[in-house]
Amino acid sequence: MPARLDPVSSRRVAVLKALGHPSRLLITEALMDGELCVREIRDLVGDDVSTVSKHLSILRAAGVLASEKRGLNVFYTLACDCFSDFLKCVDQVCPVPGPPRAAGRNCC
Amino acid sequence: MPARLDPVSSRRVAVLKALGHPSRLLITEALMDGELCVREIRDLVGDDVSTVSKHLSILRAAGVLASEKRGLNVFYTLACDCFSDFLKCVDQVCPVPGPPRAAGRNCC
DNA sequence: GATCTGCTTGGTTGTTTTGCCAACTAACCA
DNA sequence: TGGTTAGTTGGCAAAACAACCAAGCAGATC
Repeated sequence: MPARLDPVSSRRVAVLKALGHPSRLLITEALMDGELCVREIRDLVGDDVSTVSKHLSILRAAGVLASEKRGLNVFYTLACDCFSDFLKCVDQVCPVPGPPRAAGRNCC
Repeated sequence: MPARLDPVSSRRVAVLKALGHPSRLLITEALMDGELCVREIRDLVGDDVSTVSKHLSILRAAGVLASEKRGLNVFYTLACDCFSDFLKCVDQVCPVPGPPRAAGRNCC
């Protein structure tokens, strides 16, 4: 992709790409109910711990999650309280799963 | 990823994944200023026309874009007027590009 | 200190994605 | 009817990604 993105758009891509994976979105949605340690997250998604750990590092690098070590455990939380609003915005982009309307528009 | 996603989350993943690519986000941002035909989009991103066409079909399949053929040209538009709000939501998820704060939280 | 637990990192393999070229289709024009 | 322009689709090679296993590392416990 020859075109260069400005820093703001690059950051957007990082966030969107981080969340554009089933396991990572599942993790992030689960953290809306409160912090979880890696083991709990592993039980949630069912992947190997190493795989989960890599997903978490991607989400943390994108700024979506924050982590804190307490004792032997590492607890992950949403880095931003506005994540539920964010999901509503995602749903608004194309909320209708049914057949597309005549003009090809699915929302708004 | 053994865990299954519900339909709503699957749709979210499709949208997020579609937008989580530099060229595709660039295209979508450009369409906020109004419709563009494929040739104009190609000039914008600098890729081969076939590559651009595939990006556009991904965005259309995700419900982000709508297309309309007029004469020889195919014009693409945002399928949803709320896309600028969506981008604001993305930026709010982690708006601070600088060094992370003490607690690891970057926003809110 | 030795060991155990919880997590991360390195390495490898298999899958998916990306981007180009070539071929094809559709609409317009001469 | 033949040619031209605008897009899409198929195919392929390179790159990126995902998921596993194994090894390493930091705290806790004995």
